[in-house]
Amino acid sequence: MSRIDLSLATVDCAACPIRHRAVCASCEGEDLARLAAMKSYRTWKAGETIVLEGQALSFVASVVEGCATLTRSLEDGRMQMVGLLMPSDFVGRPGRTTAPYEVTAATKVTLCMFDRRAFERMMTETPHLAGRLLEMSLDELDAARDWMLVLGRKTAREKVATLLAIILRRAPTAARPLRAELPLTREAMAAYLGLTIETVSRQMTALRKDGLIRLDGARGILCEDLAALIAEAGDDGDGALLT
Amino acid sequence: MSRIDLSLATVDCAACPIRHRAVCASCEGEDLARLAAMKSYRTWKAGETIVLEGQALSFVASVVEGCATLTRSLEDGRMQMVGLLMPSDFVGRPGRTTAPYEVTAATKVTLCMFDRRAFERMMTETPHLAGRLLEMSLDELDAARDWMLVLGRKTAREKVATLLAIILRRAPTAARPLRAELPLTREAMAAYLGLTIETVSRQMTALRKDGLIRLDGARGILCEDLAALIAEAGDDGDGALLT
DNA sequence: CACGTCCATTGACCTGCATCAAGGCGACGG
DNA sequence: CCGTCGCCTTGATGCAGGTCAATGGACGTG
Repeated sequence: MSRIDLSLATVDCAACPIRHRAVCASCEGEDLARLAAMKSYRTWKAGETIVLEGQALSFVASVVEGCATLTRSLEDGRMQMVGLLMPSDFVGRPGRTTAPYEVTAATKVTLCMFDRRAFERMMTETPHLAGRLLEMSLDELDAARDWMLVLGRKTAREKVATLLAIILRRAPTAARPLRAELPLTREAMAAYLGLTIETVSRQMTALRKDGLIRLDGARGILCEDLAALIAEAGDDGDGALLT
Repeated sequence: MSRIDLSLATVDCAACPIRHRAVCASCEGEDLARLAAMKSYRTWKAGETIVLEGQALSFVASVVEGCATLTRSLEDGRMQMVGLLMPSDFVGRPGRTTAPYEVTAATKVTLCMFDRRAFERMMTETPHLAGRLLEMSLDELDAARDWMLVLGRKTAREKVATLLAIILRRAPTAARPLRAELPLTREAMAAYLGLTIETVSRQMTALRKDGLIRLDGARGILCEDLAALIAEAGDDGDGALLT
């Protein structure tokens, strides 16, 4: 999901510094100004649909705040999450007119949006922008492929441990115990992991009873020993968890 | 996996016309010549490893002939295929130095290779090349996300039907019955689908007994009614199968 | 021809997760 | 204060697919 080093996000644009770095890490003054000139903001409440599957998509955007999900569905309603967008992640596809999956707000979420056509025009005139987007797409591709391994081969316990570890790794402070607030409901976690709500819940309590995590309400999680949790995730030495 | 319309592959390069269209659909004379000047070929036998997981990757390439797989593994040996490369597909990642997954020849396979550094240099000088690679990456991303749905939510029967349908859709002739030679062993099919060999085998015979396919040896498959097979795959109206 | 290797098939059995069903708990409104 | 709604947890049960094991066919080799 094309995560950007937020420590770089020190750009001279008060409104959404993160986004500008994310879209165009090497943009200089004038390009940055042009990007800034054509942006607009919009906010959705948790649970609202941002784009329907198959719908025409007239904008590209990046997440300023909150958390959004990408999902695809089978005709009988079974649903799989295929992407999780966090602040600084990019939404939309230059050169594509329709959305191949549904975009939904997981929490209250704010996007910084650009008209797709205008953005594409700028891409042709600003060569390194395409290179930057390519890099971000490759990051997303890596993340998608890591998730294919999770979905295809991990047990329920490993799946849940994997997701918790990923979220805990982003914890705002490094002090032990690590603490994070889950941006996802059990339903969203299940959609992400290819499980049911019940199985997610059972594995959460199992991890708690085994002393690997503690729960603080339904959404707060605490972890004394992240390495132990990562060991439960069954990853090889190379996995996304360790990068 | 960035499939290219092969009907466009009428380019004035005798050795590997497909590849040039694939890498740079809009390249004109001079650019094409520069690409051609720095290429080299290499062939692997079925089963050989092309690149190890985590290994430095000094080239980018495209598949001229045959079939290669991308796989990722857990530490205990469980393995998941995360990509299947067919002729005209692109391998390698401009801007990345190491391979995040293992690349293996599924059949005898020939790659047309470029030194990665030289290719990257050319990218900076040939703006539309980055745009083209972005488009290909987005195709791969779509394919990966479709597979996440397959891995996370489909039953074994649906998974096998999905894979067979994808392969039959590429059948060289449209005459009924459709006929295709599987480029994959049962083991590779299982790796792709997140199943075991035995389950793949059982579902193949179940589909045969239900009259949806016929088998011709271990690798040949025949299908009178592709629509019926696609119905078994459980896809929504939007799926990759119907495009 | 006998033998070994590789790949696929089939059967018997078991287990991990889905399914179905019943509460629990906190937030919010009347 | 109570009722209700959304979200989560827990229990009981069943089955899809994994695991273990045996067999068979295709092919190459001594």
